[in-house]
Amino acid sequence: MKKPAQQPKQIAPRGRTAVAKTPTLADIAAEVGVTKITVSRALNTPDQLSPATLEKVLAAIKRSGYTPNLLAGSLSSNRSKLIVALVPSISGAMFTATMQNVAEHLQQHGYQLLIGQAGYDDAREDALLEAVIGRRPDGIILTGIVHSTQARQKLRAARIPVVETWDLTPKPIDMLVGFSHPAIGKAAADYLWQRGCRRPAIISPDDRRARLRAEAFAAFYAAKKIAVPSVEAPAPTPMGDGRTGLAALLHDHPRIDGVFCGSDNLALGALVEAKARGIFVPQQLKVIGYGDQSYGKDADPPLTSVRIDGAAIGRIAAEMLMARATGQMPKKKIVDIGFSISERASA
Amino acid sequence: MKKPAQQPKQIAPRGRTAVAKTPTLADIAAEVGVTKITVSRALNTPDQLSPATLEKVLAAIKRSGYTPNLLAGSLSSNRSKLIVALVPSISGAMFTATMQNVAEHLQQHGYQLLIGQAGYDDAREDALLEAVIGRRPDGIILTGIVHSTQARQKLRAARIPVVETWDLTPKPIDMLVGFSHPAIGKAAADYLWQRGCRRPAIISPDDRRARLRAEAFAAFYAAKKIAVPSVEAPAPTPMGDGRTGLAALLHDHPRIDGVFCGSDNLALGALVEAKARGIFVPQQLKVIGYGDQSYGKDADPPLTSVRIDGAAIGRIAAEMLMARATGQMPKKKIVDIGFSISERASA
DNA sequence: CCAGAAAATGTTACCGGTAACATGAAGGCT
DNA sequence: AGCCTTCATGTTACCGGTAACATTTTCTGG
Repeated sequence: MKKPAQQPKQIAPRGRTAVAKTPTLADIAAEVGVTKITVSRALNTPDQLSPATLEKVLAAIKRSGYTPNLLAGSLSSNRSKLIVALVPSISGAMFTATMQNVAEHLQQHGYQLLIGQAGYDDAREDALLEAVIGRRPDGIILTGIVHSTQARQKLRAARIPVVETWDLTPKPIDMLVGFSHPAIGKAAADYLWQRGCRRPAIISPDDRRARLRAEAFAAFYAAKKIAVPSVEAPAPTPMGDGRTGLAALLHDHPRIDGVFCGSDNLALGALVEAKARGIFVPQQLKVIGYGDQSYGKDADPPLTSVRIDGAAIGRIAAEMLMARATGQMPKKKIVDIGFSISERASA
Repeated sequence: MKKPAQQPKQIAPRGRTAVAKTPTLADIAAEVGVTKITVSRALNTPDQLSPATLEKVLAAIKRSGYTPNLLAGSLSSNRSKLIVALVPSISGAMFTATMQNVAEHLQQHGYQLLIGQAGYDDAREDALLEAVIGRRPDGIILTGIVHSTQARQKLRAARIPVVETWDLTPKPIDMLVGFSHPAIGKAAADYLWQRGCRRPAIISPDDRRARLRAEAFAAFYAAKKIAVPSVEAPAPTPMGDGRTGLAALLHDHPRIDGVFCGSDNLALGALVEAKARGIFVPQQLKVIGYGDQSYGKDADPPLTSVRIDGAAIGRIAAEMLMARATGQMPKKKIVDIGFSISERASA
């Protein structure tokens, strides 16, 4: 017999516990005839228990379908085994490799990754960040630099290890692994310049980091007294925007001989539009993308693109957090992983 | 009396609280000169407080950079305001629209969405699910049907509202919004049949739902005594796999006149390969994809594809969960949102 | 001016775990 | 046998919030 419900109507068990509850440590403990802490140990440090007790406890747990309440556990131990990553957009194929790598690394250490979608909008980012901090994860991975000073302050006050990624700043909140967007813009400009482009243009997403690249690109040419026309497309840029973007540019500047696209999607769209107009790439128009997505290789002509090692970003970010989790400081708090240009036929 | 010897090591405030802590409700309360509950109310039910008190409390909160510990709050109130969604892969552009919609709907109700990547592997899915249940979210959105009976039992035992999506089953764990994969396979087969395909083939991702579509497709033709050759590609299918897939099929079956592709990526790859070989689409070879991604429209020829209203799935799933959160039962626990075929030039 | 209701704030008791220390039993060694 | 370890388990006190009810203060109207 295990039901001690012989009491003469315990009177509504305190509203709080009105409906049938899910089992707790105490329930399991009572059933087996040990105390809560013993059940806790069965799950967390099983080799501290005698084999006999361990077996009985685990059996009871299995029987009941008990799932430990990690809210309670985390609250008490001040460790959540949870890492939260914030990305501007789930869709962005760019961050996929990063997240994949983070997840795999964390898993090996018994940590879990959950991902939040921040959007490219600052106000929403702040709100999301607040909610994330409130859940007291053991680490936060941010895509891009947090710009709101209030958010930065809260992150610091929370004393949660933070890795900012996919960008560079001399004063990160905590740790950082990224690369320089202006350097990319400059490198792309230099690349086109050396291949003879004298009338380039830009098609860019309207997010902050894409703008940094575009501005550096334009600055390179500005130093040579060449103005660079540009168009922007709203953030999750589909291929279609590349088509219309190039069409718009050609309308005002029919003689452009190169396009720096802020995403591979845009670049692919530009290729399609060029082909539709009978413009030869790369002879008449050079096209360079950003992201070096796998599908760029299958484009016609294959797309030249700026390559970022997103997987490396994920791996390093995860390593930094795991180092922190064991109380160490990572060797370097700021890592610039750089970039390269994958040269193919389109430029 | 307890220990007679009063140890003077009152210093070091109990290991647990060794390092500098982040502020808590109690800290704020003490600073302002009220009790914890008043501070709690300032944040949760501000109109219960007098304007003067409210102002003082909020000022103190702002000053300290305090962020409420939602672990504690959720534990106590038994509400987390958190919904967790599990997707097989972050990259899958398919689920993006769904997640986007879920996030937006939830946000309006003050709920937060976090996304976990389950992978296409059952064991990992179980482990992730356990960790998710442990955090006691107010709802769980699953992509696909959970197949492990143990996982199903734990989900039920946890009494957390669950929505399974992107698939159909007569006995969901709780709620469901999806569509029939076999019906899609059959419809695609019928579509090609009516357009004269008599020697079709299949290129399919190797995940469970894609297989359901492929099998139903083959079954349709089998009923007409036509065997359908097929190749599989590992789960996050890049375009390249569509190229090599079609190449492999053509090698063994040079006369195929149609391909049912399990993803738009695969279909695009097939188009590229066909073009490279000088095979005319759709005259010699009809190609139909699945997903109806936006970039299919810009392919050459534009891609015919099975369209799923992923946004609707997200919206309905979110509505179901929000209904549950307010104690109601949604009108229907099972919703079949169906599908359609976006007819374009490729088939 | 005061009873009674409404508004503002407080008290107490948890939520379900874990840290730290305490205790009892079993084993090793001289 | 006696004492010290080590192993297995228990006790106590929180972690940082919120529910439910209690109390005090302020506001009404007769």
